[in-house]
Amino acid sequence: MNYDFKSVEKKWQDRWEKEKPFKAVDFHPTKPKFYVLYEFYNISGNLHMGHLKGTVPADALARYKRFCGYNVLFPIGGDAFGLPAENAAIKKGINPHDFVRDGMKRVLDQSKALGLSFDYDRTICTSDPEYYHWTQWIFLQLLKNGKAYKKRGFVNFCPNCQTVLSNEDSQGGKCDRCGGDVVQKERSVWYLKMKEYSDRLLDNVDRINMAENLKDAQRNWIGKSEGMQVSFDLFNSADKQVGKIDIFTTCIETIYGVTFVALAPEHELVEKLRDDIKNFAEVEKYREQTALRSEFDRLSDQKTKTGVKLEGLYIKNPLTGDKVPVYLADFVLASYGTGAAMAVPSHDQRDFEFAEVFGIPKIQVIEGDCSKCAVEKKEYLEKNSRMMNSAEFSGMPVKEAKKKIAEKMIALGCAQKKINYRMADWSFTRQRYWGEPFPVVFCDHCGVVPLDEKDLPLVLPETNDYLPNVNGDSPLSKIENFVNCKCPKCGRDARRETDTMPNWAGSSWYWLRYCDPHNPNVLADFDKLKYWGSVDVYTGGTEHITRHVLYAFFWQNFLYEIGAVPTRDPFIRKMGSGLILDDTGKKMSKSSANGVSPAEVIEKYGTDAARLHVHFLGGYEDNTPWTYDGISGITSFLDRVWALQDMVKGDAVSDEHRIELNKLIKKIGEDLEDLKLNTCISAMMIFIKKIREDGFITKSELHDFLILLNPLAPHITSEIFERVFGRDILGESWPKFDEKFLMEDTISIPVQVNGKVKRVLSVKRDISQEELLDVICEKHPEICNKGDTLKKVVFVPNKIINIIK
RNA sequence: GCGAGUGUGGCGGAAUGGCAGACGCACGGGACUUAAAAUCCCGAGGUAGCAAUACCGUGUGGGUUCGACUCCCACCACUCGCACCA
Repeated sequence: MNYDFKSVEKKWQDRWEKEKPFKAVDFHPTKPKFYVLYEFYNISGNLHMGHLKGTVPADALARYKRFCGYNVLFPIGGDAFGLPAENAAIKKGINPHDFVRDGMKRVLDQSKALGLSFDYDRTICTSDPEYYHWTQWIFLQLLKNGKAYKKRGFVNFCPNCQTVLSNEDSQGGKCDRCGGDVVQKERSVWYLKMKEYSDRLLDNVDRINMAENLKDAQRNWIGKSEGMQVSFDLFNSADKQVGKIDIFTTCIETIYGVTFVALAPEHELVEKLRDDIKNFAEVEKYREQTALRSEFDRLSDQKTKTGVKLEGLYIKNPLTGDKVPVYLADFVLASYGTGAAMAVPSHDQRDFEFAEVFGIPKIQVIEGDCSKCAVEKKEYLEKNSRMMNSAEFSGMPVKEAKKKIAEKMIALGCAQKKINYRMADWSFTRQRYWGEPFPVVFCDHCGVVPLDEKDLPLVLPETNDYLPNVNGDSPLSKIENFVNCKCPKCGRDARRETDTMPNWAGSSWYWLRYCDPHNPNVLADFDKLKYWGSVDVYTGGTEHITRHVLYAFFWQNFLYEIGAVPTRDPFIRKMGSGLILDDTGKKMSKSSANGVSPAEVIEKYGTDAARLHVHFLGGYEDNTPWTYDGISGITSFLDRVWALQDMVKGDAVSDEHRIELNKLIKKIGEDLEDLKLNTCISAMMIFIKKIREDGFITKSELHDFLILLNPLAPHITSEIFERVFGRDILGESWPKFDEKFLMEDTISIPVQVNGKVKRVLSVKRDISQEELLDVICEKHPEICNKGDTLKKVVFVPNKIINIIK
């Protein structure tokens, strides 16, 4: 009887839909909880085979843990607000509301067709008012606790998407969403004080169980750097002190070599001191030019440094008293440190290049050859070179001088120890329609006024005029009955904030909502949050993992500190899955139109085959090229599994299979914990091969085998189980293995001579070295004979023997 | 430039100090069939040999070890992340 996957898979999917056996139970009286999370679906397209890389292992783990007696929470939802969905909707000419509603239904149907055992009753969607009610609530708490602020300044702006972007969204000077060049624009935008959380985020990174390379990427992103903050007195041409310039440096040892100070073009002092800057017109022109240049341009011609001298201003080196000129230079970033840097051309390559262009003198203060390029800190610290031209520090090894100079400057009161972070505050504003409205109004009398919590959610008004605005304001600014409102505090006329939140907002707390997804009164019931606790295993792609996980840490830390949630850590273990690549080696994705649809594979080969095939292609973390090649190996494996029904003989576990079965139970359990599905499948194929050689399987063996395979191939195993045992496999428990049946009585042991394998002997387990040598002498005199003098014998019991002659 | 990772048959990949190439695909041979498909069985890293077997073999070169795909050092290639971060 052939296996008809179509009718079998449909039957079980219908039953699961109707009977909901995968519902997670709040406060289960006996079972311990286990929380498996797969990342949000991005509602901008269909699922493709790449999605199976993350969903199927998570599903297998959830099913496995249920058999092990856990009360498993395995939910799903959609990330629907934000640029990806909005741009996709615009491209198709569909209103985002309709686009997202249809998209959500589509991915859920596709999930069910993949046999994914989500608790669909807990499904959430970030653009539903009942969900973003609580995104807005969290923003209000951030605002009330001083963690959100609005500030005017130069920000990343994408002219193509007509919106402000965060640093994270504009890496390398390119817009993360459209790939276009990002420019600097002056705007008033919302920021979240993420920088303040840097050290807490580093602690989170240390605690989470995650691949080291991903952790490194996060530490790198936070970019903790220890150094000194130095205050330089600033003078005008009349030698009158007009202010101070604070700079951050990690190389205080080069202070005697400072020949200029460089400010970021956006530095606030320029505006403040316009009367003292003699070439202000020229300076102003430079600032305009740099703002218009995209960041990509600025990065691409790193070789030719640009800048402008601030004529009429100078600073004094606090140790030497030397007058030092001040420049604006766009290699100095406004967002890092103080937006100003002391420049030492002899010992910093960027300063060197800038000095070459502007004819600025160089003072060498550490030994080495600085004639062609700078001798930088990596080199001089490694060699611990000696100081020069540095007053009393000359001749001192640089490491010692670094300490001594710091002490002296601290004593003089012109410097202090300082820790800096690369990570900036999170720019939390987009000028687009499709996002969470800010629950905030601007009142001429009261200033920024948060909405009352009882007035949440502030619903995003429906409109057909949702395209990005050419003037860079949000489309919401055109909806008058939304913009105009009364101040909640004084009742006078006020205006609403018309920017919306970035798409990262909704995904920065969603795992919490799954614990209590429909609660209208709080973001989630505290006791339920306590019950489900941290996510035990979180799967998904690695594409935006650095940012997403840091945002998640940030929000959960904040919520924990205000007492809204009971745990500081959102996730215990995060496992990043690899990609499925197309035949040109590119990532399979919804945007590049190279996605192979799961429906196509399911139609031809069935869901179970699709699930197995994707994971037989390669390991969980590996990028694997998509191919149909080899899928016949999977389908014939499933056919052989189906055929087991006709091979049942006897009840108890047979002596022939006892060891294989015990080994298999151990192997599958261990591999599932680590999501190593490829080796699971291979082990099961080997087991089936053994069964077929012997020509029978007992009822008890079939029982256990079907449970082992069920997490990966849930449909076929459910069907066979029901046919043979007359009940639902979901009620069974994970089989146990017995340590004493893991080893055969007879083992094969390689015999090496001088480290090379010469023979493989079949001997009884736990054989001693002497006994084994006797066997070798008797059976293989060409290897050694009794009485031979052997230089050395290395014997590892039950593993190997190596005879050194 | 900085950081991390990867490199194994014709292909996807196993093995993390102890028989390299498990498992699967493709390939070759055979059985069944009028025939084909499907199914089943057998073979297979390379070189030499009828064979037993020998030698070579996990990017390259060195090292540690009785023993190295595995650990260490250097180099090459590719991939990813960050990138004027003071």
